[in-house]
Amino acid sequence: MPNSEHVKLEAYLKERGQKVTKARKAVLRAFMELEGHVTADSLFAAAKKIDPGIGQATVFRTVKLLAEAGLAREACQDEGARTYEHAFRHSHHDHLRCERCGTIVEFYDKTIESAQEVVFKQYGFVAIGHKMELTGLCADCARRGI
Amino acid sequence: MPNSEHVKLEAYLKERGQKVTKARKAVLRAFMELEGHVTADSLFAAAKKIDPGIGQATVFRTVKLLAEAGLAREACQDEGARTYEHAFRHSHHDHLRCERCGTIVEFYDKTIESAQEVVFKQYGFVAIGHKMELTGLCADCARRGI
DNA sequence: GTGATATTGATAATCATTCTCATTTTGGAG
DNA sequence: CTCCAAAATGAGAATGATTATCAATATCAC
Ligand SMILES: [Zn+2]
Ligand SMILES: [Zn+2]
Ligand SMILES: [Zn+2]
Ligand SMILES: [Zn+2]
Repeated sequence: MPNSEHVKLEAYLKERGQKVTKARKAVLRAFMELEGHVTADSLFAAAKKIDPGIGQATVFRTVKLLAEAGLAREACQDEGARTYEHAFRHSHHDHLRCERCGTIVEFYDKTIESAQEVVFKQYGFVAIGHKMELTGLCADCARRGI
Repeated sequence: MPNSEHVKLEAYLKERGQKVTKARKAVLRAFMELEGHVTADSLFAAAKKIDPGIGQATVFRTVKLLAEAGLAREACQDEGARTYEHAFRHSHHDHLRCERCGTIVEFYDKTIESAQEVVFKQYGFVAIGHKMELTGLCADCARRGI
């Protein structure tokens, strides 16, 4: 039962003369089953449940491949391990992070997005993308005091 | 000739019962002499010219201290080594980075800054700060083609 | 099926940063 | 100024995420 993510990955691979392998299919399946912001490590754990023999290096390689194929996207991140999130049918957004409890809220702000376009133009840049993370204290943590 | 940066650092240290040391003074001096976005490594090199015996760990510790004291600030960074920039008398701004040549342009956009405040309020967050980096191709790189 | 080629998984290597700890500095009290 | 507890230092080891290496294996166009 090939779903559209697998179709998209296979199309991407074929187009570049790359191979559709057991490991890649397992990583994609694991990735699609996870939600939110996923580290290579949690993806490794999930992928091992599907294909116990899979190697860590392969997971690192494959999640990067998923990003190139437009199925995953790096989530803005300050410290520690890199995180990825679904990019297919999960449109662009930015993040609001609570410094106390780590809660992450996704948001999309039209005003900011269009102001960014203006900045690109102002400096003669051709836009590729952006990363923005707002940090603060969520309502709960603020109420509980610092 | 104590300048205001040294005064500020010493005040910060005294207030917290910490000591004003040769190494800390050397790192601050080196930092003030450098411009733009500084890595711990380049700061280490610069500090060694002032105090040849200084250790790398001390530079890492001290630049972090400078950030706490409000003299340095982390510059938004995707890969590789963390970078710091002057925070004292160098007001807040965000960055525009060319993916081809690495050029970094600093900018400040009032519209974005105030829209961020609105987002914080919308989600009930108490604002602490933000990191934003726009990536694209600078005029030169865009002209030369990809 | 065959073979050229891409991929894999185990392992070692990298590299920025942090930790450890014995030794040295600092700064306030006397 | 001297003494000393506390803080800081520097050398080197440790960490932890990510990459590189490479012999063995899997894939796929023919
Ligand atoms: Zn919170
Ligand atoms: Zn997200
Ligand atoms: Zn450029
Ligand atoms: Zn800057």
